[in-house]
Amino acid sequence: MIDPPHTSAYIVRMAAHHHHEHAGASLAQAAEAALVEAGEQWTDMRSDIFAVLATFEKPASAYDIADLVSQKRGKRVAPNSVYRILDLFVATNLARRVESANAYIANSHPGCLHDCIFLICDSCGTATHIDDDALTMSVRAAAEHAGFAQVRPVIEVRGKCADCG
Amino acid sequence: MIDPPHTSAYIVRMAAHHHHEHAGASLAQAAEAALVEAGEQWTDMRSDIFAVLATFEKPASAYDIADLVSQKRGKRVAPNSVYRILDLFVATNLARRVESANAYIANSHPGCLHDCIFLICDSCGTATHIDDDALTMSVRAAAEHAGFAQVRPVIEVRGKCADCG
DNA sequence: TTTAACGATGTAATGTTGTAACGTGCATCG
DNA sequence: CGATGCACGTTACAACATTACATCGTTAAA
Repeated sequence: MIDPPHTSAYIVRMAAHHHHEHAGASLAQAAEAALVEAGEQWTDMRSDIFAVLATFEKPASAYDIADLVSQKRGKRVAPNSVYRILDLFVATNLARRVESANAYIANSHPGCLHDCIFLICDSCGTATHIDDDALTMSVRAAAEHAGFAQVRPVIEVRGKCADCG
Repeated sequence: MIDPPHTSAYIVRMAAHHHHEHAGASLAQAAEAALVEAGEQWTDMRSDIFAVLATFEKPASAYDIADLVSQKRGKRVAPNSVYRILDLFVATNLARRVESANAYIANSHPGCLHDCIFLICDSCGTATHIDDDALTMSVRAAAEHAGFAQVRPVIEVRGKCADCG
């Protein structure tokens, strides 16, 4: 049922599955909407943290974010506070944690809930993501087959990106 | 080409692909052989660290290992030294790093080089692994399709294991 | 047989990532 | 008003990881 990634069926299926890829103000608005939708508040602090997170194209550590938000506000924001909000973002799908980098990345299509595959370049650190539901569903299925429940797949690929090749 | 995990074709393929799953002394021997094969030395320190690592059925942190090896030797072994050797083990495929746990696990079939899928229980912490080359190859292929080279897939699944269900 | 080189490990210090515990301010609602 | 709940602040600490340099033993060249 799953086509190898080099086949035309694969390409077609991938193309068929496209989201709104937000950026900038549009992304912030989408994030706000998603958070409110989840019954949470869109506060100044959360807005600032999301804004900073969204400026990164590499996964950002909580400390990176804390520093930049501190600058932006002219007042120290403790990592602690950043973690709290990042956890909220992850729980509400506004952001993802990149486990292999101990860092976070904004979800460019909040509100659209599904597993992501992250590609992280070992040279330049930039992360891109692939959506391939068939593949992620296979991973889920394999885990469930092994008796696991409430599964949360972590699928990341480290390597050299095209630019750094 | 890839069968969903619940089909008989899947089961057959998985069964067809079985390795020597070592344990205990047999595993230590296999590890030693693999390390020597890689042109590295099998020292007392490495032997002790591997032995300790192999006793865990949950991923073990470098500090966990440092503590136990320190006990075993009656002399403090610094985390530093443990990290050095764990890095070597990972490089030579004697052990794997579990990214989502910041911890390490012994490879139960060293010498057999391929991608693993780890299942880690959020409740009890135990980790099992699945070998599904078709799935991991698909992930690799997807990354390469996106222009990545020298790819190293990180495929882990967090969830509740059958015992903790 | 010195001595240079190398690999493995030791030691100390430090940097990075993550959590726990508790306090404060502020809005809402009875 | 006072009670409740939530967001955020503050401090301290725990856990994970790296860097720089020292020591020790074996091997290889002089």
